[in-house]
Amino acid sequence: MDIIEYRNHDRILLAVDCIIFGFDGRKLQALCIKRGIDPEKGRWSLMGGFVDCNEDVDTAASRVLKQRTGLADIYMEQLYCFGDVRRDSAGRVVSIAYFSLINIEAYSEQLQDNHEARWFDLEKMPSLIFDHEQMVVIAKKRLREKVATHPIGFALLPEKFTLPQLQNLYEAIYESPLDKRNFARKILSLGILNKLTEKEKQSSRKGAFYYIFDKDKYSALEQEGLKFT
Amino acid sequence: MDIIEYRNHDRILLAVDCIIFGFDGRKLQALCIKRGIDPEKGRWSLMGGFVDCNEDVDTAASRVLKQRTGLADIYMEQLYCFGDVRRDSAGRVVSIAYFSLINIEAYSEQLQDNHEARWFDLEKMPSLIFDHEQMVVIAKKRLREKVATHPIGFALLPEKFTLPQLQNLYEAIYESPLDKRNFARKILSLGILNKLTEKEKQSSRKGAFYYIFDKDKYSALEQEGLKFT
DNA sequence: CCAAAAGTGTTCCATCTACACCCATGT
DNA sequence: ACATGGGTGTAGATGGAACACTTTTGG
Repeated sequence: MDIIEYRNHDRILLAVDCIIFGFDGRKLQALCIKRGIDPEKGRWSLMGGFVDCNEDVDTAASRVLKQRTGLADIYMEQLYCFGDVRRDSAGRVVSIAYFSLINIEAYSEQLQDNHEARWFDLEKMPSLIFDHEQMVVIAKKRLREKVATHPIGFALLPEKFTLPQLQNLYEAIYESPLDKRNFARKILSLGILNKLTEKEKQSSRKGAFYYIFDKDKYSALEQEGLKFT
Repeated sequence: MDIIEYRNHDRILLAVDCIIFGFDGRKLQALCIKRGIDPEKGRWSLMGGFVDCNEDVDTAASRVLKQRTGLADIYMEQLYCFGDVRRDSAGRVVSIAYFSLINIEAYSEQLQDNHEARWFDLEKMPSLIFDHEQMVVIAKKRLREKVATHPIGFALLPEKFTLPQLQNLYEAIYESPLDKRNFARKILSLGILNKLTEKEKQSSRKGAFYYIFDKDKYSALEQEGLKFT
């Protein structure tokens, strides 16, 4: 199948690893899995798997995520290629890392029955295999950069969310507190949130109004490029 | 060598492709090469080559650049992994794209004798093989983002450069004109340029003072993160 | 009535933008 | 002397940061 000029080159195992971020309302979390194969069997790891010869790398990332967690149709973005010779102790494996954002509650059932997967608070992560800790560091950095200019953070929240919840999310991502008046003004001034009449009443006596993200209004603005926080 | 769990997975040809940006004082350029192998032999291409099993992907990128252009020790940064099944018409090849910044004049000798490589104005690029045009688009975007917060643009200029030259560079990268008073104020206020007493006299009667980039002063500031333009 | 979280405006300061004239010099 | 590109300052607008009190309601 391959033509002659390609024949004499090395072929390499290609993997994908997914950093899956979740948000529990207070802290950012990452989903880890107990590794089922040697080497390092039994240690914590990101969701990983190998890329097949006849599938796109992006497709492989989605497939691996689905196989390991049951999750499908979630936000995924390529992060970085990790290609050091010795990154995997058992052989040459180049890994393309992806990161995903999901709403923990909406997917908690799929995850429950499943696959030794567990959420860890980002500040209390276990030791991970290979270079997976480095992947998490880079993913956190990328998430911070991305969320400042794109409305991807909403993927971490339920469809209906309150301003305090949204602010908690940004505070968790930036790891620093925000002024609620400035935050509300800035985020509402973008005009991409729709206020509902319904209130969330669990977390306070007074209750906080729900909002939903208006994808259409955002798309209209998207062209000129915008600032979030 | 590989342990049993890794044996049954596909191995894939892994390539690197480099987008090399240069600046001639007026326009941004990219270095292209006439492809020497089939398929698509004779068409214009980015600098590419295969990753060996026993070399880091980053190392492969440097090696390929060196082999194809004679250039070494230049700014290089991983861009993106292109992994669609059909991106290469002759077989499954996943490519890790890198971009580089060089000062055209400083390397013109190495390039001259060499390798059918040629500079193209970014606005007059030839048709490129495979997905290489997409790589260039993404590289331009990344360059714009990166240059706004990191002093990598200096890699495109001679060691000594004038403010008008620097401004021309930013205008070329952003594809839009800048006000020279505002530009000078902002860039000088960062305190990372050292003014020389010498002037550049080719491009004007009056002459423009040379500056050099002060890497130490920049490193000191780097922590807090800074804005360029 | 009290505790706990939601909601809401204003002032100040820093930064960005727009804008025009004089300077130095080679021909 | 004049043409060419280099160098400089200011005023107005904009956006971000700091800051405190009132509202609601369940217990």
